[in-house]
Amino acid sequence: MDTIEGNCVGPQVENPEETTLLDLSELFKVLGDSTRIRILYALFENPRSVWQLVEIFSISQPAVSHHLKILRTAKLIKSEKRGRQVIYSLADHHVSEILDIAVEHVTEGVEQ
Amino acid sequence: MDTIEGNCVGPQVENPEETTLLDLSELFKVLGDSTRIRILYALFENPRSVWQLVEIFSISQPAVSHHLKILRTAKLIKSEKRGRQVIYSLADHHVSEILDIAVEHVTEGVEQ
DNA sequence: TAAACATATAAACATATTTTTATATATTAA
DNA sequence: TTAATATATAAAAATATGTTTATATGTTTA
Repeated sequence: MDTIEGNCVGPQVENPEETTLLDLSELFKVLGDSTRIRILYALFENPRSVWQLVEIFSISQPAVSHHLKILRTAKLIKSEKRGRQVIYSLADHHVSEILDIAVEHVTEGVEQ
Repeated sequence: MDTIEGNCVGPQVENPEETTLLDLSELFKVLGDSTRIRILYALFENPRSVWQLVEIFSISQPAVSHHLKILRTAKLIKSEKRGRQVIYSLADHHVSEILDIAVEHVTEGVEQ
């Protein structure tokens, strides 16, 4: 099941390859957790240490570390060791772009 | 936990409200499944009936219906009854925009 | 109206994911 | 070097999600 069907000529969107497709759903899976979204918005404001994030949200430190690892594996955030702290920050601009459009979708509703 | 912290002045992204935040992660949760992504790309090409989608993918009809319901609840697709068939198609432009940027992210990798 | 077709819903099962508790690793300060 | 601090990892429990099988609903055609 590499291409979806014979005629792959969408209006503006090209059918991605199988690998891309899996990476894509994987990326959205990563974004599909409210705690991780919260973490991303917190990091929009400032780079923060793990403990700062633990203080902001009401979940355990291992849970925060777990989510940070998932976000880092997805290349959405990056980390930098400073002393015994690890400071996390956003990795690139795609994150905010995706979030912006997604916010539009969920707030505006569907116009058309 | 309505705002994430005191100073909410991100570079370009505003902290969304709690409701928006949950809707947001819900939306991504919907997109975080490879079958549903496949369905969306199939619908980019053409509106299709349930059975057409069943033929394209190798999962059962109830599974397809299940995914279609989830996509419809998220307002990503819409349905139209034509005879005894139900034709599904994309709901709005946000979908393709989000997918485009996401594809950029997973293919380009992180530049910066 | 009965049979066939297209889709939806329900229940059951299998698998994944998130969270906590407990513990390990690494770094700094005493 | 020992104690304290910051983070990561492992194991276990709870919850959520996706898939199938079985069945129901609704529409068309014979």
